[in-house]
Amino acid sequence: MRRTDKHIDYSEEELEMAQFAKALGHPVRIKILMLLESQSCCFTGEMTAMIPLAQSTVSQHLKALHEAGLIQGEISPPRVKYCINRKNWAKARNLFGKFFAEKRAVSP
Amino acid sequence: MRRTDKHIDYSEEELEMAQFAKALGHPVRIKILMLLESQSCCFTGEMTAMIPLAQSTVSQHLKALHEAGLIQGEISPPRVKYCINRKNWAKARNLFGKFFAEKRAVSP
DNA sequence: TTTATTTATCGTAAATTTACGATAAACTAT
DNA sequence: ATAGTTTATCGTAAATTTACGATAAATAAA
Repeated sequence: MRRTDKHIDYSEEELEMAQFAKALGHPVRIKILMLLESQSCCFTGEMTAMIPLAQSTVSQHLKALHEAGLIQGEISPPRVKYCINRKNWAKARNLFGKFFAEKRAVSP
Repeated sequence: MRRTDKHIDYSEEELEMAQFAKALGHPVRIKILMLLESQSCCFTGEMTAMIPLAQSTVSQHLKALHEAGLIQGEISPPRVKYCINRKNWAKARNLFGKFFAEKRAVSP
C-alpha cells in the first residue's frame, strides 16, 4: 500500500465510529445482527443454516463482529451461543446517534 | 475469492445499511464528514490541507463518500465544493436509528 | 496563447477482506 | 475408547481497498 508513516491524529470518536462502521459494512453481518436483535441469542449453527455461505465463512464474519465488540459468545459445548454485546451496542447507538444528529440553530 | 453463485437474499434495508456503513468504515472518511457537518460546505483543497494524505488519496475517499451518496459536489472551477447530501444523510440517520433502536417489551 | 491552480483519474503496489475446503479442537454420547 | 457434533482456525485464492506519484482536464489569470 506504499504507506508513509505520517501520523494522522484521529480522535477516539473517529476511530471508534470507523471501527463499528467497518464491522457493519457487509450485508451478511447486518443480517446476523438483525437476527440476534430479533431473537435474544443464537447458536452459530442456526445462523449457518439460514445463511447460504460456508460454515467457515460465517464463523469468520462472527469473529469480525466479535472483535468489533458488537457481539459476545458463550460456549455451551459443543456449541457457541452468540448475543448482542449490549454495552457496546449502546455505545455504537450513541456514537451514530450523535454523528447523525441534526444540527440546531447556533443561538436563540 | 472463489465465489459460489449462491444468491443470498438481502433485504433492501440490509444492503443500504451495509453500503452506508462501508463508506463510514474508515476514520478519514468519518473525519471528512464531521468537517462537512461542522462547516456547511468545503472545498477539496481545504480538506487536503487538513489531512496529511496525498491529494489523490483524499480525492479517492471523497469519491467513495460521493458514490455512497453521503456527500455531493458542486463544481466551481477550478475547485469543487462538497457538502453533505442531506437527503441521504436523513436516510442513513433513519436506518441507523432504527437499527440501534432499543427493543421494547412485547406486550403491555 | 501561455501559465498557474485545482481536482479527478490512471497506473501500480501493498494490505486487507471475503470466500472456500480441510482440519483441529472440544466436548457428548455410545 | 470410539464416534459424533459443533465450531474455530489454517491455508489459500481472488477481489477489493488504500495509498502513492504522475498526469490529464478544466478553467482563470497574465
